Amino acid sequence: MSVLRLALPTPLRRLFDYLPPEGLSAHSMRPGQRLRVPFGKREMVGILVEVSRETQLSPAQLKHAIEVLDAEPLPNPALIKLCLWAADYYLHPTGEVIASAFPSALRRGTELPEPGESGWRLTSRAQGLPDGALSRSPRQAQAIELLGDGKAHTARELRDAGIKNDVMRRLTERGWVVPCRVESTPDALAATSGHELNAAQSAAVMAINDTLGEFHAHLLEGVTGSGKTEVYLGAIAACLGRGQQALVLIPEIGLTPQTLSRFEARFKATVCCFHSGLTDRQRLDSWAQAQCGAAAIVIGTRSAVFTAMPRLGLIVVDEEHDASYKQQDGFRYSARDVAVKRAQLERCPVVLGSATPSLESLHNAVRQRYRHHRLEERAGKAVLPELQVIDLRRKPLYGGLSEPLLQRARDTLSTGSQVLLFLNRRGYAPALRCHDCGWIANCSSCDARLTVHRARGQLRCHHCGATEQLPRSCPDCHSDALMTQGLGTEQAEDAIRAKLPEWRTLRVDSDSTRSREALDKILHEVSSGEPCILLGTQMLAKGHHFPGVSLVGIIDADAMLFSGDFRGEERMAQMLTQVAGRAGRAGQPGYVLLQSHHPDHPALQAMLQTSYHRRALDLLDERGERQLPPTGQLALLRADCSDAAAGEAFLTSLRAHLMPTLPAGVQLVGPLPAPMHRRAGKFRWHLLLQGGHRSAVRTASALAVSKAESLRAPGDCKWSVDVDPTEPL
DNA sequence: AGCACGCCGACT
DNA sequence: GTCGGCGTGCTC
Repeated sequence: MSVLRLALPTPLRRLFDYLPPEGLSAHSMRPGQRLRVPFGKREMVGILVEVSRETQLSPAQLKHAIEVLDAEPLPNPALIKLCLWAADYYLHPTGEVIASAFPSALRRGTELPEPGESGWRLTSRAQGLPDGALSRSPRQAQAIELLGDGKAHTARELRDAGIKNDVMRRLTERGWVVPCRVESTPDALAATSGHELNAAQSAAVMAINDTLGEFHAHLLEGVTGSGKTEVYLGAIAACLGRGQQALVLIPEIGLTPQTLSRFEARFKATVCCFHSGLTDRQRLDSWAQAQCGAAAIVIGTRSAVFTAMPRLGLIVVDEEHDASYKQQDGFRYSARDVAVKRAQLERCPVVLGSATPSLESLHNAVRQRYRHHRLEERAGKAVLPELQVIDLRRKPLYGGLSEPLLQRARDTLSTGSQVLLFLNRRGYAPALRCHDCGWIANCSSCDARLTVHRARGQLRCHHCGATEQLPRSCPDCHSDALMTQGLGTEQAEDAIRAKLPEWRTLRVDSDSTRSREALDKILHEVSSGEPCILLGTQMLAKGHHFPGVSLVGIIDADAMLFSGDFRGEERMAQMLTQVAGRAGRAGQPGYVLLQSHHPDHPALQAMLQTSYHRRALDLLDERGERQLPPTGQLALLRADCSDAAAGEAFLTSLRAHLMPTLPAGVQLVGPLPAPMHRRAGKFRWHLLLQGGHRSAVRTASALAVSKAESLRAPGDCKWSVDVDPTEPL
């Protein structure tokens, strides 16, 4: 008797067997179809993973599924395989992994929409509407007018014209319009030809295109401004030319609209974009477009790596070193690594692009598992900027800025260029202290200082989001001698305005650019080319192009110097190189000034004397000697509890259970308190599994997970695994 | 995770 | 006498 093996959205790490719905044969069903099933006292939507001849359960334990929801499987077999691989590799419940590959509406059991976007068209009743019939409701009249061309229009087009949903609802009630699907026009032929490629670019494009139709990983290492995007576009054009779809992953940044328009302008094809700003409905429509093959190109952040695409022919991971590809809660996967696995399962090439490749990818390139393409020439005549350190010791500072930096900024601005100042700390100051008694404003639920946000009159915790009123006097000794400590962008902005009043200062951080419009407005202003000072956090270092900038100042290079994590220097080198890359794009040479109290620090000196590439190779050697990733393998067991000692006790007991069967070559480290021991009211503990061989660490982690499951964790103690952790340890 | 069952305190 | 606290047990 055959049973259906389903993945259900529960945290239970197993699949569930069901009988087919009454009257249906199990063999008429295929993996990837959704079914509604009874589960305990409630109903759930599950995904069929396999039809199996055997089951461990007695017939009495098996229930019938209620109904089959899809005539055809939604994801193709390769995508189901990918989810099963990810569940196994990341030791995460299969049901939750598969659930993350579907938009929420489909998880709830909604029918897959017809291809196309949801939109509206006129009914025949509305055709003969007399002129002026709607003179009292101009919006409705406008909608009728717009639809009067006889074509259907998408809800998006109508919204762009300023017509809201309730207007359309009113018109529907009157029987003048009906909802319909608007077909997009998939035309996979390149609309506009790209720029002329230089030798290195065309060599890379040709090498990638040579591997279309088979699995190959390509590392595209191109200095900022070397035109990596043109290489992606060249490869995508060839992929679309073969009638296949392309998947492009980008980091979680605000540049989604720019990227989207660049792709849409180049290809006259349907481009679907997945980012956090979509409504559930838009997400569902886009997903359906990708799933049926109508979308030629899918662009999205991390989770888009699981988008169902029937004819996937190429995957691009842009800025592959970016930390946002790793999900840091729940299902802790790396979208970059999943992308490589997906390419392998789909038998297509994957391109990992970055100016500052992760050591993981560099390691694979060095070992020739990935093909390595380097673009060392910047487009146009641009040259890479020159780096210099400003020794801050004994120098007077004005809001964190030294006179040499201010002077260079003045010089640069007066020649008509723009200046970018980087400070990776938002708010006014990272701490508030009482000068009389020494009190410091701490977060009540984290081991962290509260950040002063003076403009809003608040103290805020950047770790749990707690806010409180900025006190006027010390809560302990009632003295009013409160003083801020340290420097944030808000304060730096004041100082710059005071010191360089002749020029515009534009601050870019997540506080000043709450809305998309605010950021767009600033970026638009910068693109005018007028001399101005751009001050901001890492938002500035990600993706945006500022051709008018010829001086970059790193206000606090020391902030990244003492991270304590083994990845600290890699991250610092990436960030500095990325920020530096914003300068000197348009023919004029750029300069980067790093302010530091430790100008002789080896990590800083290394940055000045060698390229990112050279430095990364050296760091890679060091990792090898210490059995750290990417040479060695890590997995982390976390325990988060409100009780201070419960997490440690749980991990200690887990460790004891694990020791007797621990594979050779795996070391257990801990339990140790996590770097920020208390966060959002929870005490966090780590048990680290480390080893030189992937398979041994994998075996040990799987063992640890099954022990953790059988060991009952006390009270509100939550445990989780993190395979290939990237957060500081 | 949900959602049950189950056995002990302050309320109409 | 009951409403409800959250301990622990199960879900094909």
